[in-house]
Order: sequence, then C-alpha cells, then structure tokens
Amino acid sequence: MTTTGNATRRTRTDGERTKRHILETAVRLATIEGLDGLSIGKLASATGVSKSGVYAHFDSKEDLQLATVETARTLFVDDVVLPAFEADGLKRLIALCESFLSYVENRTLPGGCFFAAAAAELGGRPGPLRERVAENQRDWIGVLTEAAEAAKDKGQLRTDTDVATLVFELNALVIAANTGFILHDDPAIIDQARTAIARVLSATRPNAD
Amino acid sequence: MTTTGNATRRTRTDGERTKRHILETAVRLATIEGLDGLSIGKLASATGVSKSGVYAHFDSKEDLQLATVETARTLFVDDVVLPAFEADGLKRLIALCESFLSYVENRTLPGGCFFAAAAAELGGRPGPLRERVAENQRDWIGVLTEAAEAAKDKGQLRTDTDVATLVFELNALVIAANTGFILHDDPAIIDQARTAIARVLSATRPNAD
DNA sequence: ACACAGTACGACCGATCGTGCTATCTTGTC
DNA sequence: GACAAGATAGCACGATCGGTCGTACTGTGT
Repeated sequence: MTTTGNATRRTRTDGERTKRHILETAVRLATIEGLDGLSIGKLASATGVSKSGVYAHFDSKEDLQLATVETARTLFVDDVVLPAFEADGLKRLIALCESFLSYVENRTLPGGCFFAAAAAELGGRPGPLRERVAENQRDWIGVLTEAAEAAKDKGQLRTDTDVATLVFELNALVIAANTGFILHDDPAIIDQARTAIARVLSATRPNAD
Repeated sequence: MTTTGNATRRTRTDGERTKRHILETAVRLATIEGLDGLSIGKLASATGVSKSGVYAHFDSKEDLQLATVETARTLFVDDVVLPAFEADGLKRLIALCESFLSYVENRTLPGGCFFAAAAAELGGRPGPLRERVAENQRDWIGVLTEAAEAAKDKGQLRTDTDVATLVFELNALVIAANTGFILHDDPAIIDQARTAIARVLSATRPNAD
C-alpha cells in the first residue's frame, strides 16, 4: 500500500512511525473503551496527532479497527507465544499458560487481554472484524493444542488424554483469570488460576493415581 | 423519585409497564451493543417509544444502565439460579452449570450472558456500574460455592476438595462456553463445556481412583 | 530547479449523542 | 365535570461522532 513498487525508492520513516504510534495507542485504548468505543477524536488527543492526521493513515474506522486487531496480534505473539516456544512439550504448555497470566498480571495492556475484550464485544455482531478476532482465538487454541499433543507424544500426558477438552479447560482458566483480575482488581485471582491449572495438569500426568 | 409522598395517591400502571418494556429491551440490546453502545435513540426506536419518552423514566444514562443491570440480574436469577434450587447438593451444583449453559444455548439473550459481556466491557473502567456488575458476579460465585459446600458436606465430593478452586474452574468453563458459542456460533462448544464439567466433577467424586 | 509523493493540519459536514424544557394527552379523585 | 398528576411527545441545545475538504510543509527523483 505504502510502497511504490520501485525497488530503489526509499520510504520516509516518519509516516510509519506515526502510524505505529497510533496503532499501539489504539490497542491500549481499545482494551478499556472497546474497539467500538475507541473514537477517532479520543485517539487523536491521546496520540497528540490531529484527527485528520490520524485519519490520513486509514481508509475508514473499520480499517483502523482491523489494523488495531493486527497490531494486538503481533503484540500477543511477541509477549505470550514466542517466549513459551523456548521450551518443549509439557513445559511449553505450562509456559504458554504462565506467560498469558503474567501478561495479564503485569498490565501489559491496561484492560487485560485484548482478544478477550474484543471477543466479548464483537461476539454478537457478525462482520469482518469479528471474523479476524475469531481467527486469532482459533490460532491461540491451535498453539495450545499443538503443545498438548507434543506433550502427549512425549509421554508427558496420559495416553487417554482428551487433548481438545484439556485445552478447552486451560484456555477457560486463563481467560477467567483475565476477566476476574480486571473486574475485581485482585491479583489473588491470578494465583487461583495457577492453582487450578496445576490441578488440571496433575490430573493428566501419566502415573497419576 | 416517582412517589409524591402523598400516601393516598395511587400510581398509574402505564408508566411501569412501559418502563419494564424499555428495560427488557435494554437488556437484550446491551448484550449485543454493550452497555455503553446502547444509546437512548436506538433504545427508543427499538421500543417504539420516543426518545424523551424513554428518558422520562430515568434521571440519566447511567441511571438507565444501572436499572438495566438490575433487570438483567432478576432475569438471571429467574432463568438460571432458581430452577436449579429445586435440587440439592451435588445435583444443584450440576443443575446450576447446566441451566447456565442452556440459558446461553437457547439464546435467551441474543448476545449470550449479560454479565459476561458487561464484565468484559466495564472491567477496566471503575465506577458504580462496574461495582454493581462485580457484585453480581460475586453473588453468582457465592451461589456456586454454597452448592459445592453443601455437596461436600453431604459426602458427594471428596473431603479434601478445594471448593474455591473447584468453583473457579466450573465458572471458568461455563463462561468460556458462553464466549466461544457467541464468537463462533458453534453449539459444539457448549457440549465441550459439558464434557469438561463432567470431567472436573468426576475427578472430585468421593471414591474416584 | 521543479514536480511530486508523503505527511499532517484546521475547518467543516450531516448525523447522532445525552439531556433538558414544554406542551399535550390520559386517568383517577373529588 | 373540574382538577391534579402521571405519561409521553415535540423540539432544541451543545457536544461529539465518522468522514471529507482544501492546504501547507518536507523531503526525494529527475
């Protein structure tokens, strides 16, 4: 879009930097105000850029929202998924849950997990925005599932483990931790989730009982 | 507010009926648009009442939102909690989860559980509205906890059962079912939650393994 | 030197927002 | 039937919404 197609042609960096700044602010704002509540005006004054300056980078509000979702995705991948990929098998599965919980606990984003907020907000409203959010959620489930399958193959989980149900449970626990933590401002909820996760996983360890 | 202080004066019923109609519509609308996205104008055209006709019943938008939360609470109590109270102990605990899942699956409200949506929306925004939602969520956890305690006392759960963690897990599972169902429009997710709930409960039955 | 693409601005549009104020019906009480 | 009060509509307000102008500054390529 912004490239001219000419290989020798260099792109000025100012615009890209402003755009990134706008989008990073948009992600943070959207976790509090929602993707819909995030208005161009508020985003403009939050970034110090004029309203039309903001608008210059996007075709429409929906375009801005889609770009915000994409930015939130890369942030999630960098902060939650990739760090956990340094481990393998069961350790990776545990690391994924744990890094999600820290990502919430550390208030990386002021309103907690971006996708949890977006899923709740857009759930009942079909459209390209909801589709992108749903896709990202499926990807996250996919990452958890792959890790669980690998752990099972390694013999770190019972051979009769129902991976889909296990992953459903783990995801439910971390999301509930997110919602509870944000709603009640209580870090104890995160620890409750840690306890629950440990319990669920210990129930599926190979020589349990 | 609406009473004049004169004891002999009776109130006309029309207003109350209209108000109830407005609030019931508001609850449904809020599960899709959010409590903030719900505007007086949209609510007016959805009910067939004029904008000022809607406004006549409330002091401010926040007042309307608080009344909407209260209406959603009674609806939740009537549809989810009370039916389950016909059973006792472990059966009640199971009935609570199941009636919550049906309440979501039957699309009693178009956008799923009102409080799940409200919690996600208001989580990062302190204020009386969030406080009321948080209170209702605590009450729900309380109902689950009482049922679990009773089941434990009856010997239907292991004596070493950590009730708080068990309740956290059950709540997480039904909320995740709600979010997933609304986001992906897939009833299979409700069944996945049923499977997970059965597994969690079977792991805490007295003579397991 | 000059044209042009990229970047950002202020002004403005019609629509809708929440919120008042007033007029007009309707209804129960005397 | 008069009258007070409840219920609702009509209308208008300032603010903000998403979105479109025209414009001006700044580098880069020819």
